[in-house]
Amino acid sequence: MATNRRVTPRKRPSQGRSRATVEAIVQATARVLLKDGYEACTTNRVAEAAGVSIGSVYQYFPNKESLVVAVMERHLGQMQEALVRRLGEMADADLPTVVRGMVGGMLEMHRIQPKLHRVLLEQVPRIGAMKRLHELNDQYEPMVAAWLEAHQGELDLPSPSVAAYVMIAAVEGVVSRVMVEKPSWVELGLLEQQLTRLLLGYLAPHLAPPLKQAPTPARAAP
Amino acid sequence: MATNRRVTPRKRPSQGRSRATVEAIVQATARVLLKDGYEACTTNRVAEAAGVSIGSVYQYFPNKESLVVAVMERHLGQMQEALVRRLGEMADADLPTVVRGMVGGMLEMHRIQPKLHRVLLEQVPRIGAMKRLHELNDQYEPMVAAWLEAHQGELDLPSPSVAAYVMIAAVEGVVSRVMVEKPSWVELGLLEQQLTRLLLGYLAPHLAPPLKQAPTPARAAP
DNA sequence: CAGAATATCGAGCAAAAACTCACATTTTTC
DNA sequence: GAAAAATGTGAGTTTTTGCTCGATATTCTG
Repeated sequence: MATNRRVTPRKRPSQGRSRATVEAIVQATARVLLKDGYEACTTNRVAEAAGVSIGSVYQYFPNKESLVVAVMERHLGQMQEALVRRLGEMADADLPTVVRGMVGGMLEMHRIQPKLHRVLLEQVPRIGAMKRLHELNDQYEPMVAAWLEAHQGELDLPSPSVAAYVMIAAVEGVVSRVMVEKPSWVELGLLEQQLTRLLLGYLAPHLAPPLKQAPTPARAAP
Repeated sequence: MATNRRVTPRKRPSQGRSRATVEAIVQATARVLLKDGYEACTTNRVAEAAGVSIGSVYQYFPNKESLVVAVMERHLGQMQEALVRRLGEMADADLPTVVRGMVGGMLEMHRIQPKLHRVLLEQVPRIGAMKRLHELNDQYEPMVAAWLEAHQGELDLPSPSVAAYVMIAAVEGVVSRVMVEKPSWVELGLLEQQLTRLLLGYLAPHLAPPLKQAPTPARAAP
C-alpha cells in the first residue's frame, strides 16, 4: 500500500549557502531526469550531480519523490506564467487574433524545456507529483471557456467548456509531440500556422484561411 | 549505461498447462500495471497476482521488462487491428465519410483498455518497450498521408505528411485524454462529432458542418 | 508404467537504492 | 572570540527487488 508520504520540503534553507545547495539539488534533479530518465534518477546520483553529499539532500527533501515535485513545481510555474500572460494580453481582440495568440502562447510555453516536460509528463508516476500538472490545466481551460462563452453569439458552439477542452487537448497533443519529434516545424512557423487553421476551422470555418491559396473557389456547388 | 537486454520470451510453452501459466502471467501484469502503476509492478507482485511462483515467471520471461513488452505487444496489436480494418474499409469514400471513419476508428481502438493504454504510454520508460508503440504510429500515419495525397486536388494542403501528422496527433491528444477523464463524452457521440468537425474544418472548411445549426448564415459579408 | 521431458515451487542470494546518523565545518549571534 | 545554530559529510544500515537454483510435481511417450 502506497502510504501518502509528504512531498513538501523538510526544512527551509535560511542562509545563503544552503539556499544555493537547494538550488543546486533541484537543478541537478532536472538535469539527471533529462539525461537519464526517471528510473535512473536515484537520490545518490542527484547528490553526485549536484556536487553535494546525500546527507545534504535529505536535509531538505524528505524523499526522492519530493525532489521530482520540486522540479515539476518550478517547471510548470514557468509554463503557466508564459501562457497566462499571453492569454491576458488579448482579452478583447477579435477571433482570429485570439486564436493565433492562444496557439502562440501554447507554443511559447512549450519552448521551455520541452524534453524535461516530456519526462515529467510521461515517466513520473501518477501520484502526488501529478496534482500540480492538473492544476495547471484547470487554470487556463476555464479562461478559454470563458472567452468562448463571451463570444458565443458569433461562434455557434454546443458548449464552451467542451470546445475549450477539445481545443486545448488537441493543441497540447500536437505541440508536445512536435516539440520533441519535429522541432524544426516550430522554428519555421509551420506549426503555428497549422494549429491556428485547425482551431479556426473548428470554431468558425468561414473565417479559416486556406492552407496555401484557394484552389477550388467553387463553394456551394454539390 | 543501460545494456540492451533481451525482451523476448525465454521459452515457448508447449503443454496446455504452461500456456495457461503464461497467459495468467501476462494478464496479471496488465492487472497490476492498471491497479498500481508501473513502479509498483514488481515481478514478485505479478507472480502473486497470477497465482504462480516467481520461478515460473522467470521460466518464460527473462526479466521484468519483457513482461511489460508482452502486455504492450498484445494491447497495441488489438488497437492496430481495430484501426487498420476501419481505415481499409473506406479507401474510396468521399472526404466527410473518410474523416468520420478515421475518427470513429481511432475512438474505437481507444475503447480497448483506455487506462492500461495510458499507463503503457505514460509510465513505461522509453526503452525497448516503446519501439512497438512507434511502430503502430508509423504504420497508419502513412496510410492517412497517402489518402490525403491522392485527394490533394480537392483539399489544398501544404504537405500531406504534415497534415497527417497534425491530424493524428490532435485526435490522439484529445481521445487519449477524454477516454480517461470524460468517458461519457464518447458514449454520447459528442466526441465523434467534435473531432469530425475539427478535422473537416482543418482540411476543408467549406465542408465542415456547423457545430449545432447554422446561426449566422451570412458567409461572405465582411 | 517407467523414465524422460516439461513445468512449478519458493527460500534465499546479490545488487541497488533509499535513507540515517554521528561527527566535522561554517556562519551567526552576542 | 566563544558559544550556539545552521549546514555539510559520507560511511554504513535498511529495505526493496530482480533474479537463481535445487528440490518437487505433473505430463508425455514408447
